[in-house]
Amino acid sequence: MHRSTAARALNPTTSGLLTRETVARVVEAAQRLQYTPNTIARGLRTNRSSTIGVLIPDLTNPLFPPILRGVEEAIMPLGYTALIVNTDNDPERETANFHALLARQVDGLIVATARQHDPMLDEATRRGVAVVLVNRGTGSRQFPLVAGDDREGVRDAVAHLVGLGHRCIAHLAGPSGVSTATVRASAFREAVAEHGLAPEAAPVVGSHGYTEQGGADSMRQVLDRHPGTTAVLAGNDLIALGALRALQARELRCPQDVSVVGFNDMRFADALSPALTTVRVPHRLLGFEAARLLLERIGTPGAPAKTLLLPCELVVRKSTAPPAA
Amino acid sequence: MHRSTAARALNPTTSGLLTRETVARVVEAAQRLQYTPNTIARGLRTNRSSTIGVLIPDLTNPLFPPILRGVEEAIMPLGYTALIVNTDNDPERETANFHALLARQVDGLIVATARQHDPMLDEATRRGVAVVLVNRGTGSRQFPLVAGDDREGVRDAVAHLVGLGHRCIAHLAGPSGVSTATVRASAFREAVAEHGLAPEAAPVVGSHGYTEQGGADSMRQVLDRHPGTTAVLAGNDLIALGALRALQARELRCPQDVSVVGFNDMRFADALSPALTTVRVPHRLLGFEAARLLLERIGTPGAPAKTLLLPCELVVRKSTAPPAA
DNA sequence: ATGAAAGCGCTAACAC
DNA sequence: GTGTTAGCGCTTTCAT
Repeated sequence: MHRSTAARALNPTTSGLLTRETVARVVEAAQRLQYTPNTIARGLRTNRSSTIGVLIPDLTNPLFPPILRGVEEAIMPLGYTALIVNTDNDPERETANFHALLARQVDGLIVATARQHDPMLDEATRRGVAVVLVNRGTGSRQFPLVAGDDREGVRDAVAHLVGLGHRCIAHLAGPSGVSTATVRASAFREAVAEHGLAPEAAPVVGSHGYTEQGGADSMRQVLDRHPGTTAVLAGNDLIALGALRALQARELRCPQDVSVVGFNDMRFADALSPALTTVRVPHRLLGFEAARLLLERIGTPGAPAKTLLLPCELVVRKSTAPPAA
Repeated sequence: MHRSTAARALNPTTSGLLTRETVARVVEAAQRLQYTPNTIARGLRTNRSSTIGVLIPDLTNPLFPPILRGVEEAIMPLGYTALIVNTDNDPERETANFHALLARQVDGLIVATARQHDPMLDEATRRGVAVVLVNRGTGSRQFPLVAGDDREGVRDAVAHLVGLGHRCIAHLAGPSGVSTATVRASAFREAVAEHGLAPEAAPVVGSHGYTEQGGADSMRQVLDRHPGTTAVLAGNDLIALGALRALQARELRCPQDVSVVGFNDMRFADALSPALTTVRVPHRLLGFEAARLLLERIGTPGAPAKTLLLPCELVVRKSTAPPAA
């Protein structure tokens, strides 16, 4: 019995070439000896690692774990494993991690950290690594992207607020350089204009990051510079949470004094005080579809870069109400 | 110029053997050609993958992301990468993932999914893979473990409740088979006994999992079977959150009608309604120390299995108050 | 239906 | 100080 025969027996696509009996014998022996094929050695030979890299900006943001779940669900049945790295929104960590992934010969990359101008992605292209973007896009349409339909979500949120009677609504935008921040802000401007609000009655202030701290800072800024504001649309739920805290610190009540709408419907959004009205994005599905697109792209590298926008849904809870009379 | 010379130049430990000039030339060329050494091939040769596997039971539990951060902080400077897998508390996924990690020749395993009787860990031992347990331990002292000092945390929590005047305190324990659940429950029984509470005044009810659902179920059970209960100590914060929701559903107020104490001080514990009194566990440090222990163990496989218990701290917020008169 | 042999990219031991 | 050689564990021709 030769090693190559054994290898054939263990590989489903080649085991057909062998005697039923040989295959059985090999499989039995493999089990008995607890043989596990060395993925590393196989990868060296086949030039495929059966590993994909996933770049996450902040794993403590509850938006991302469900995305990862979706990714795993899609890839595990195909024998792939995900190499997950946390960049902490730090470009240096991002580059270091990116190169660590390349050195490990990942077959492709799912990138949730894309910035609008992103040299890392250019390098990935040059090296011929398949890339799919998730949640955040980039300036160009060069890469497939799976994201929530932010424009639709923002439109629904603004319609809800206007329907409640708000006429002075601020947007607590995300950090600059990130596509979701840009898209949501632009959708906000469009939506308020459609409802006939003047730009002065619908200020947009940027946050330093998609964080509580960022949200608290920009909420304070709105309170100071636009005292007539009765409602805010936050760039995401973490920003909304920061806004809630800033309001509380100023002894302003939500929703009686100021209504707050979040974005994403992250886990715990319904457990905050007050329960957060927010735009639900199908997190798990985002990851799942991104992974499927990636596997597709690994299979046929030439294919055109699809953009997949998944529908969002406004979830009304307790943080929004009509403005005080 | 030979490949091995190039390899030597790129390797910091061997580059000293070469001419300054040769090294410079190689480094320049490597940069120009964007050469990245193939970690896979190196691993095949050296029998080390510079990769460690991390088994997480539930990434959507905010306890775990900070642990991962700690792990990354410890390993990244040494050139290691973490292969993170989510088992979702599903033994089948766990086994599958475990074997995927072994097949990828991980140098060691950080296990946050340990059950008290865990055949997977036996297999790891048999295969000679270094293992360090984090947060959850196992029956034997066979493996190094880094965890919070649960006994101390429980003792502080019970003292706090008794100090407030509670005389009928229930424990919403975690799922059976998991060490943290067992340890916390046993510490609870000890602590209430020390304060002179009769066992009937301090019931322990198990939850199906460390989840909101599990917590809501066991809270309801306490309400039904032990109506005199004025305070509960939850096995973790997710259970506490479930308890909060069950109370709300029954129109019971927290803390006026029932006080609730959580465990872990997960992210958002302070943003719940009411802000949760809980036992803070140093999550990041847990991961960091576990990773350091693992690297140590990879270096010197024979070393005895240390158990590292990190101090916890009770954080008093708004979910606890004296019982109604 | 199976065996033989080559080679993936790298490194360590041994020459020189 | 640098070149030579062999081989890590696997897959894949090619030959039988």
